[in-house]
Amino acid sequence: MTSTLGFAILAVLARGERTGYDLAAAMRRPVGYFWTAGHSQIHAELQKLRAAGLVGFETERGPGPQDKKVYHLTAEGLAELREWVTEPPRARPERDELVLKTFASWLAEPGLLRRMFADQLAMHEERLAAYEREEAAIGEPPPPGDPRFGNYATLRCGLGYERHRAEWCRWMLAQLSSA
Amino acid sequence: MTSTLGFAILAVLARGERTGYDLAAAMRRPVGYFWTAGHSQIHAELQKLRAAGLVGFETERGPGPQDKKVYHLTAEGLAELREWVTEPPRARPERDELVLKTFASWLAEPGLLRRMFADQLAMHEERLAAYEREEAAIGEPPPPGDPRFGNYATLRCGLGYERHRAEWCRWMLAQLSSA
DNA sequence: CTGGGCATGTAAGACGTTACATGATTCC
DNA sequence: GGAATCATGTAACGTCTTACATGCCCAG
Repeated sequence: MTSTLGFAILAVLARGERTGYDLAAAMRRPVGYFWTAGHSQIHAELQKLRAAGLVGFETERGPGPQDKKVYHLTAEGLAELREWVTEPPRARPERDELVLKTFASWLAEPGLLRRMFADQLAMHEERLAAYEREEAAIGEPPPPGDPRFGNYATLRCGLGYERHRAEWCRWMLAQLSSA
Repeated sequence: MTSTLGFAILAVLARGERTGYDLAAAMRRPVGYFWTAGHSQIHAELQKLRAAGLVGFETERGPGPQDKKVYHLTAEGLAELREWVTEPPRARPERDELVLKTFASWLAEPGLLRRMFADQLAMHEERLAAYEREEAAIGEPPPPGDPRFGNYATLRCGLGYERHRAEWCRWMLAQLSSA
């Protein structure tokens, strides 16, 4: 019954113990590139994971009214995570607002449309440059089995995605200009 | 206050009047490639759109206990849709289960991982072949301003996406085999 | 006479976002 | 003195999925 968010949390915890706050930070970057959650969702999910025996925590006196809780994976948590990793992903419905706008683009003023796609192209090129810097910083591809392989492989996916998106935006701009 | 689903409905209605049932069918194919909704969501949204004056309907005696309602865009609906089309899309958080699994893939058994990616690759290649057949069936790219341009441009995006995904799966399989 | 397509709707629950609420410490 | 960071949680609301509920007509 563990949700995908639950597995996202387990996946971060598999790399080392964290507080809920740390997990929320990880969900922004780097996990946020493919899964996100706010801190309120994370604290609630941690309670469910603990009820299911997949994580545990030690309390420390922390800042603020409540105790600080440092969470860690349990043996059951690790086993569930391992099993989940190689199960085929459940297909989520696609939801892409830009493509939906494109579907309706025959109604739009060409000038405004061109500007929207030019802005999108600039955004993707910026991200692409940032990802390429990250890739260069890693250097040697880590071997599978190394936790850093996960980071590298997901970065590779992002790189390919941004290139595909940028290319499509350029194609759209060409279509819009030729007419 | 109109939701993205609302605009998806308006975008379909801009091509001609439809019943809620027809809209649900369109949300499966072709709109389902980039936005989806079940019929229950669609009927609820149509009531909101009508309250906002963006759509209207004529009733006909239909099968079943309720009357059949044929919806159409109002002038206000068309104006709102036109405005929305060229506004920058609100960034939705990425949620990609396969990439999340990849992030945790350093924990997995290599054989099972390879099978998962081989299955994914096969799926993307199948979709790619289907999209290529659709592309061939269209032939000449329609000009922007033609409703069919929307279909063609979104198909183009899907084609690029499937190619990128398939290539990434092949790269993953190569990484997993070399080790 | 049964199953599928046409056609509409309600309700319960899961999931996600945003805002509210508290409070110590550190840096400017 | 004020803002940012660390740290936890609740509440309200909106979106989405799934199940429930009805009932005609047509094809096999």
